[in-house]
Amino acid sequence: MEKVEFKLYNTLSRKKEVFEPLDPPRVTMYVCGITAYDEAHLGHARAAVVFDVLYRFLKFLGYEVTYVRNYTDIDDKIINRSQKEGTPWYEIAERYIREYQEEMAALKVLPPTHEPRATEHIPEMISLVERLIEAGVAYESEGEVYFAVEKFPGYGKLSGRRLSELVAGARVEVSEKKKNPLDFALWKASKPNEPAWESPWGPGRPGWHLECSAMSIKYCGETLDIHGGGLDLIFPHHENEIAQSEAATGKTFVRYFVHNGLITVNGEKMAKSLGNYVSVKDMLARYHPETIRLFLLTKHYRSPLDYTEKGIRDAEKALYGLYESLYFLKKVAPKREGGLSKSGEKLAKALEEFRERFLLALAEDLNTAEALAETFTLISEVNRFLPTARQASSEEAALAQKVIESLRQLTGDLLGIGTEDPESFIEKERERKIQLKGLDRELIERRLSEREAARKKKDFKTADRIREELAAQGLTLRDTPWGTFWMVEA
RNA sequence: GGCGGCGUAGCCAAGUGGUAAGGCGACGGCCUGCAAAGCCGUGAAUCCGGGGUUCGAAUCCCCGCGCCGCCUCCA
Repeated sequence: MEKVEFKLYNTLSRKKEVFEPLDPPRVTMYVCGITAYDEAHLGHARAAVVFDVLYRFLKFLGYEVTYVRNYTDIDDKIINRSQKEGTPWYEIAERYIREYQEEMAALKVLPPTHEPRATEHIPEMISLVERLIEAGVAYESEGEVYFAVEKFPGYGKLSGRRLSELVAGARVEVSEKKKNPLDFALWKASKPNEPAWESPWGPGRPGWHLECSAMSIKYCGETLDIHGGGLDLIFPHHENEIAQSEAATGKTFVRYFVHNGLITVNGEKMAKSLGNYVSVKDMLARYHPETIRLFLLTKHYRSPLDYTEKGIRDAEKALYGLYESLYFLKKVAPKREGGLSKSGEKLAKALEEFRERFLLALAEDLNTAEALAETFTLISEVNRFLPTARQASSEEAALAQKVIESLRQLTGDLLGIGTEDPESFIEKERERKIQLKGLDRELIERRLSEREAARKKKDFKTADRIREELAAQGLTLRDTPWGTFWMVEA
């Protein structure tokens, strides 16, 4: 493809910038993953899906992407849970990492190139701490090591904070061991009965911020092209990562910081602590993965996204519409030789525009909402074309194939939406809804064929009665030239 | 209090200087045995309010109002 100028919003500059990797065609991207202490919720899914789209788009643009997403497998919350459950910390972490991986796979999130865990990189972290102590920006205090925030001049550059203001309004925990309340732990001494690793400062475990610096440097090098995560990580997590990494290497740590907006519920942030979250597991049980992706991607990634049942159902209907058009488009077969009809010509033109606009939308700071809008614009043109396509010419049938191919390549491969075979998608969704509603598949099929027989005999009274009966169970029927099409509504 | 963001039709949501994409819904029509879906049409005198800049602003600037996030672990 021709060169597309990709613009990405950089939190460091608070502007959209043209994306140019340090060492093309290589791109390094590190995204903060989860702390494995509990089930994932929709907010985690949003982050994963957003960066999944970024990953897919970068690859589409021809870059060779090293994509790292870490797991925090040791921290206070994991230890708490472990003590509460009487389960070893590593089993807790293992359980939730595996769950997360399964759920993300179900959501069609591509696996990153590396998924490192904190506890597998203790030596790297220890040597990073040593470097920081040597550099004079970290100090030991009673078996713990802290980063001295005032020793790093750039502190606050990402989050737009000034040290003086932070100190003034500091509500951070006051520890006797810290020289400055804002200093943060690089290495924590462990209490008795807590997991511990040997270190030059005694038994302990790494601080949270440290792992990302150590692992990103290991897998991506000392300067990352892209570092991502949720908006809520800007301060202090990413700020601290910059301080640690740049103080140690003397190099720019990250060239583009990318942050996704949070999910809200009734306008409030979705969070474990607020108890207002909906788990990914729950969502996957009720909705098709692509419904969830569509819901997540209809809003620009940097804006807050309010979770509502209606929002999800709207997404589901839109997705069904997409697949139904695909379903009929796939049935277009050449019935005669010849060129394009008028509606064929319009579709051909719409297809060209679609390809161009879709890519421009993604190139403009990953505007997935607009990319989806372009998809649905094309779908409308497909629907206008479909009635005349029943007697399709050879050229029209070829065009139908090209449309399918483009949708697969763009909406499918880049957004992860519309990737399934329409027939099996529809079948799977019928089955899912039947299960959810506890309906009787066999009975439905029988009633459908009884209705078909009645219609053949022009016994419309019986046919309509059956339709009403099925409608009462949530089924909508549609009589088409290819037979009766039915769906269970949300 | 500091830093950042948001406010666009009934709902959701793009658009960030040239006269309002798309989804869901509503209404009328076509199609249909009737429906459904689809298509066609209707629907924001106008983008929270008020000033300003400009030939021209939803888009830029200023002042308000309202909502949210971060400042503590958090995607």
